Amino acid sequence: MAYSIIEEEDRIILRDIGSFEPRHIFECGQAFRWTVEEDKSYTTIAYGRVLNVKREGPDLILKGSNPYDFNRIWKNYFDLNRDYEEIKSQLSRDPILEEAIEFGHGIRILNQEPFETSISFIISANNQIPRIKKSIDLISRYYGEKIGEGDFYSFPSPLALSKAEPRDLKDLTKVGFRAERIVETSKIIARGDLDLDSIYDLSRDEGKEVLMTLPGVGPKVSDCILLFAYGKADAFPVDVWVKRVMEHFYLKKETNVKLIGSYGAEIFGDLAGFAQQYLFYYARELGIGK
DNA sequence: GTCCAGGCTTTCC
DNA sequence: GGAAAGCCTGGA
Repeated sequence: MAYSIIEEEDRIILRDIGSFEPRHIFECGQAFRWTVEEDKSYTTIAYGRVLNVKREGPDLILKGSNPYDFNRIWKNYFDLNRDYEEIKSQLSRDPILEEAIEFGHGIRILNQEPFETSISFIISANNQIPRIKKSIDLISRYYGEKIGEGDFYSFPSPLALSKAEPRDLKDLTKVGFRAERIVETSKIIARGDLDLDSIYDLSRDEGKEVLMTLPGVGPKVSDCILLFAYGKADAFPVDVWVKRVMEHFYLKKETNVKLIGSYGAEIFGDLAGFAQQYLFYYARELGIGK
């Protein structure tokens, strides 16, 4: 909150950025298009732009941005209007979360593009993170557009992806049985039968009901989209890791996914999404409950 | 209406 | 060879 903006020739410096650790943010499983560079900086393609981010001491360096883009895109993308110190102090009253937050202290929940996020989490079903990343990269290469001088491709539009043949999509991008779901969902959105922009104004429950009409989008994937694209912080996606960590620390027995979801909503309330992400990262990195 | 089993592509560990 | 940020279908 207290950061100040310094503009230089080809970069922007956010001085005293506070709670912002690139490794935690980009490797906690919420985003699949950030790649780590040799100098420990991270590069992504989003909103039709290539952006590189590096933490240097108390500062954050953004390369490939300008003040206009920063205010219009990245400020919200990085959730910089949210006070994470306050969130962490509230959640840390729970000793288990205190531990998970200490581990993933620099996590922020990104506000990503709804269409890309929807397709990404359709791909995530019964899948592994390295392979999800590979498929999304291949989809961008085959169906997106080249950006700038380097080897960078934007994620395709709904229209572009709606024109893919499921068989080709499967063969080219290794999405397996998810190919039909991806193309069908893209068609629904390209036709305008479902307006992704309208979901910003809906509650979590309302948004969930709408998103779950899309093929490949069930209870877990819809919560991921609501949390990682729309900033619905009360969403609580329950995947295998959250199931494990919740059973391990809170419930002490085999519990079905639906019950874990309602339990999380009950004890974490409006901060459930943040709690989920700290717990997920903690559990997956440490292999808790496995 | 709810709950559960089985199937699904392909890769990673 | 089992598991993987699950969803869909069909049957009880």
